[in-house]
Amino acid sequence: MTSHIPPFNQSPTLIPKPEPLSDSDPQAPIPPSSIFNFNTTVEAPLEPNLLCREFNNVAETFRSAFAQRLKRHEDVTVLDSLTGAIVPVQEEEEPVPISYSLNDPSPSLVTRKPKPQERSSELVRITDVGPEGERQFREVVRKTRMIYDSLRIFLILDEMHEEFGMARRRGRPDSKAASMMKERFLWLNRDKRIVGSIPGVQVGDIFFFRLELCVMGLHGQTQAGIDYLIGSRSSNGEPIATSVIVSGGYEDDDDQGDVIIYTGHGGQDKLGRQAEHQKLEGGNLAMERSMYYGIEVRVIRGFKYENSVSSKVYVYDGLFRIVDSWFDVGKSGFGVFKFRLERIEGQVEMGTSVLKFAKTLKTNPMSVRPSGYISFDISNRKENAPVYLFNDIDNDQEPLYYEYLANTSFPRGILFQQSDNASGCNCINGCSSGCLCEMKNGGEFAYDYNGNLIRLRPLIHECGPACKCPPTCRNRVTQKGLRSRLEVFRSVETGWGVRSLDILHAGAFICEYVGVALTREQANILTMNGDTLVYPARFSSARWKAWGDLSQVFPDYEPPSYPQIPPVDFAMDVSKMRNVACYISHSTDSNVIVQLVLHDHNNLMFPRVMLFAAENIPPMTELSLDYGVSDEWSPKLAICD
DNA sequence: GGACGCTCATATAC
DNA sequence: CGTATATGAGCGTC
Repeated sequence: MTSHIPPFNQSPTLIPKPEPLSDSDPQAPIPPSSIFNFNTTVEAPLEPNLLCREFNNVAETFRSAFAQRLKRHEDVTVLDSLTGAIVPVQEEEEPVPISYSLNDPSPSLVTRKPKPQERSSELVRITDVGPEGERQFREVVRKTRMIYDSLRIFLILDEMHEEFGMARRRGRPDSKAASMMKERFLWLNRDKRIVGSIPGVQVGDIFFFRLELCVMGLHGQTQAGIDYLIGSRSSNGEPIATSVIVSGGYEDDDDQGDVIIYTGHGGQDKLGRQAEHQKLEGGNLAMERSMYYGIEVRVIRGFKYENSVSSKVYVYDGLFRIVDSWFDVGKSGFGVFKFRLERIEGQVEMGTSVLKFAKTLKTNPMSVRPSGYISFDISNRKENAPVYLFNDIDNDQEPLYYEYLANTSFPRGILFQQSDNASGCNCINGCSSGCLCEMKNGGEFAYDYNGNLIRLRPLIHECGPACKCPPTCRNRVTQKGLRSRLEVFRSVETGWGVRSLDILHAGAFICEYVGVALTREQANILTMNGDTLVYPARFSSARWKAWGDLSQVFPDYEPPSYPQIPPVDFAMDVSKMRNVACYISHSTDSNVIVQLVLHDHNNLMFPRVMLFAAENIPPMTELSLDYGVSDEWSPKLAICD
């Protein structure tokens, strides 16, 4: 039993309907007259035609209304005579960010609390950023996510530290991190309301908290499912929806992937049960108006995922169009608004589809990929988790021909040269602040309580055989081996590659880079025979040096200083024995980083080479490592010169 | 501008 | 383990 939404209380003839958007090209070329040039925070040395951050207005409606705004306010003027671009004049006073101190992250001591940065009402669509622009926006997004996560983890550790003795309620580090960043003006896209995709955020990107979506500008509501620009601040007085979260909060939702029947909000009681009729107001009205104007919405899906960080992840699934809306009787018997969302074509596969696919691959791989498997575990049970070998493009089976080595083997005799095995901790209940092993790590453990790397450092000393702490000690991570399901696969672009079937949270341990370690002298001899050697010293993690740097949040932040270690001067022979890491592709834009770790011996000259996720990596995304070789030189291994 | 209410969060207790 | 409850942040509304 359905009935149509009553006509909107305004004459449609006064509202010019925008050109219908093409399905194949959701971001049609911008007419020059509609190019707006805004000041943004991104300093981008782009090519001239890409230089201006070009935002085109959403529709004819808003374009004309913008002119009215010009008259109403005097903070906008046409400045650029060449392009006719409209450039907003800077705010009269630059707001002063709140000051935090590392020792007291609470803002209570701050005398003057600046007013929070208001949400803009400027509705724009950002188009034609170009590959170089996209790369730079991506970098900004990546950096911001890094700060958010580092700050969140810092707050957790800080709280743990304080909690000794007193049973204080745990706060919400996810929300605390977000508000601190907001006060420091570190939220992205606050100076505009973006319709369509957010520059630097890609379909398939995974987030762990609702507030993280707020920080990115993907979705500004902390709980509400529909985000929209309110009518009173919109240029034509009508609300416009910009994004929705599909998270299973309404029983009348029907999520079929590319088509979603989305329920409007309202009418629920405190327990989330539908107890009243919904009304055509707020987000519901905005959805209806977005449908009328053909304006696309971003869709973010909540996805149940057993995870050490949270029990749920949020996946950006791309742009959808609202094609229908009606008033319906829900399962509860109360009236609800429903919106039919259809995914705009021409976008990459949805992140949630990939998540579901990867999940099936872990439990029932043949059901979704009946052919192509060469092995269901090339490690032959030497790893904790099976390592798949998959090739559906040619007959190459190369990885089968190497003996699988789960850990690097070091030359006999070198391991105990500096042996003073007495140096272990006595933490029978697991290491905690102030213990010997924390001291060995420069007074700060390298991992958080989920076993994620907090920041890069020259060397990590994990607890070892001489320590009395249990295997669950937070200072034992890489020694416990694989934590995620990996797959070696064949691709046209990169040859052999590696991907994970699990989500890899930034800082998650992936695997050791394994080979037969050789001293410099041994390596020199072998090289003459033309063997393939990997030099750990060449691996580059330069791009991730700033990881964990909170100086933008705490002005007095100083990166911790760690004792220097002698340069790594050994090679690894992977010509006969190797592990999964050997198949990771090279990229200067890598998503995997190298961290040296000691755990089973203490010879500083021969640390183990451990690989960690440098950022949140969705399942099925190819892993890459910067081998420190030039780009045109494509082979994966750094061969000795 | 400020108080209030609403919301497809989140953590914890039972 | 699901469910109930407590504590919320941000934003829209009035």
